[in-house]
Amino acid sequence: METRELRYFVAVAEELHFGRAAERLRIAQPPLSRAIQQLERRLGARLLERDSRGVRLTEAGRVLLREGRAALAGIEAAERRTRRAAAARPGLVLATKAGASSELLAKLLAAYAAEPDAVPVDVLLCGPGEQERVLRDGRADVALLHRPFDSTAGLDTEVLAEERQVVVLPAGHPLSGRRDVTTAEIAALPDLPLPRWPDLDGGYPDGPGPQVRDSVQLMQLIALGRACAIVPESARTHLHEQHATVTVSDAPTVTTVIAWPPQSRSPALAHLVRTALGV
Amino acid sequence: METRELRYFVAVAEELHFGRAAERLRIAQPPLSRAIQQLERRLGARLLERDSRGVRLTEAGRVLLREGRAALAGIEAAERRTRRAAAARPGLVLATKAGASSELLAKLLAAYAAEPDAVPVDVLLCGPGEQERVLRDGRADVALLHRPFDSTAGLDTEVLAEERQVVVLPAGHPLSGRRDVTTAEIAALPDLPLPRWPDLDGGYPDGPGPQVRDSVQLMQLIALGRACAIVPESARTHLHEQHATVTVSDAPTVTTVIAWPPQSRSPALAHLVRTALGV
DNA sequence: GGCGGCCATACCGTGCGGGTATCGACCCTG
DNA sequence: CAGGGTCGATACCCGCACGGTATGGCCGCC
Repeated sequence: METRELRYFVAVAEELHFGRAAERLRIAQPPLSRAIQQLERRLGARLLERDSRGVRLTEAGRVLLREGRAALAGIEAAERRTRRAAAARPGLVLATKAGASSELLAKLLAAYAAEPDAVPVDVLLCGPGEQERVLRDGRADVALLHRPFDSTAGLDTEVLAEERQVVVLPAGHPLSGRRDVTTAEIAALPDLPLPRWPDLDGGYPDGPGPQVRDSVQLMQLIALGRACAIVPESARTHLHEQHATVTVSDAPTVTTVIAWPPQSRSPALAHLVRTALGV
Repeated sequence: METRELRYFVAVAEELHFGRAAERLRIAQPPLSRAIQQLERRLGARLLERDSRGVRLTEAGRVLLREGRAALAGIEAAERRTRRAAAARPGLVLATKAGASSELLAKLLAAYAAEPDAVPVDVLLCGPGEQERVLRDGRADVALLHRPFDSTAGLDTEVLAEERQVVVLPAGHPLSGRRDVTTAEIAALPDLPLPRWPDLDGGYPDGPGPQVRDSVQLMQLIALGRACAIVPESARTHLHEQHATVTVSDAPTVTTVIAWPPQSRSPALAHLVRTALGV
């Protein structure tokens, strides 16, 4: 199977429309139809059900869409990593969620930079859930992830830190004097709803709570008494005097891990991971 | 990057010889030279150092060899899984090491087969270290692995069982009456050396100890008083009265896990894993 | 110095990927 | 029910890129 065929199939499977897929691929529709037919013939499997009502995926098509996307990401990763290995300054790219674990990250970067024969490390700031993708497609070599929020499926990891979560409240809120609170108590504050974050596609889920796009917005809303938020306790460094924090007793602990794609253990990467474990 | 180019590069990188690689690919040598040059141009990276002394990999070439192999395996996996999903009887393929965890496996298969809407499960017996590969390239959907012997890097896993290891001795051996022994004591038995297993490429490592190819051979050698072996305690079911076993106190415990490629969680696979956790 | 091994270059044919035009099936809609 | 619109498939043509053969250039070796 050639990557061209796979790209074509993925485009059609995503659009469920030959014309639009062809446009996206910048080719005409007939060659696309032929390519898909040829792919189906070669695989000996029907991938798409076409009739007058449109195009639908068969079971085999769903499998190929899932597996094919992963395979294409693997190809792109190979390409990008090769380019980077050949670059004049072949450093490491570390992906991290914007704003999270900033203290740990700073310590890690400082410790690693102080090591003998450390390579330059670029930091790539990602939106939520984006890290796994940039790691898989070769834009990054290593990432800081936060379980249980980020999935570490298919990655090699080492645990760097564990921490409790705290609720961020407006300063002076009645609960702010407490030693700890429960998620049920937080949910029972109708005037301080938890915010809604955008999906991967940019839309917002339904429900109450203000829509926020970044943590600056969120912190402002909290200071204004319009929302509250549950965050790892290390995020306290971003707060100021208009905020109060209280430990949430029954929220899951957050584990910060350093993660990298399996079997891509270059010497520099191994060195960085070793340093991270010593911090 | 097209898979054709990648296959060509991997062939040259493995052979380190354009002529032999071309032969392996069943094309003439000049088109192969051209294809590699074109790939290097497109990547903007020198992959191979050619001079009169032969062909060597550059750093970028090493990266592309490693990543490219994985990417090609991903493509093949997508292809195989699609074919299987389209097959008349789309079942699951479970890979396991020949002879290991047979009891657990039997229970798992029975329990799953008894479930409502279970799909057929084929068992694929693998040599040591082979399971990870068949899982990656799509010949199997799920595998039973044994840590710390098998690597689970880049796979999703759930733990099914943990067990101690025992040493298998000829019946009547002086140590056979003991409650437990240490690895040091076993190593100090010069007339009962540990056997040598073949590498992935079929050769044997140097050293003392008889060469064995399967566990039947090994068990016979032990019964004859020519070897001993350290195995998980569940392997006791394969033994007969000519063998004795003693717990090895300082051998690592063996963890049997069920493993599958990440993000390939079909409903049937999820069902099988759920069943396995209940056994 | 001639020879052989090995990769690169030159040059040629052809098959395949892509383009345009058109068909055929189906669904609206007036 | 006729006519137009939508969408995928088919027919046909063209150009190029891939693969083949022949040969060159470089180097090491006998």
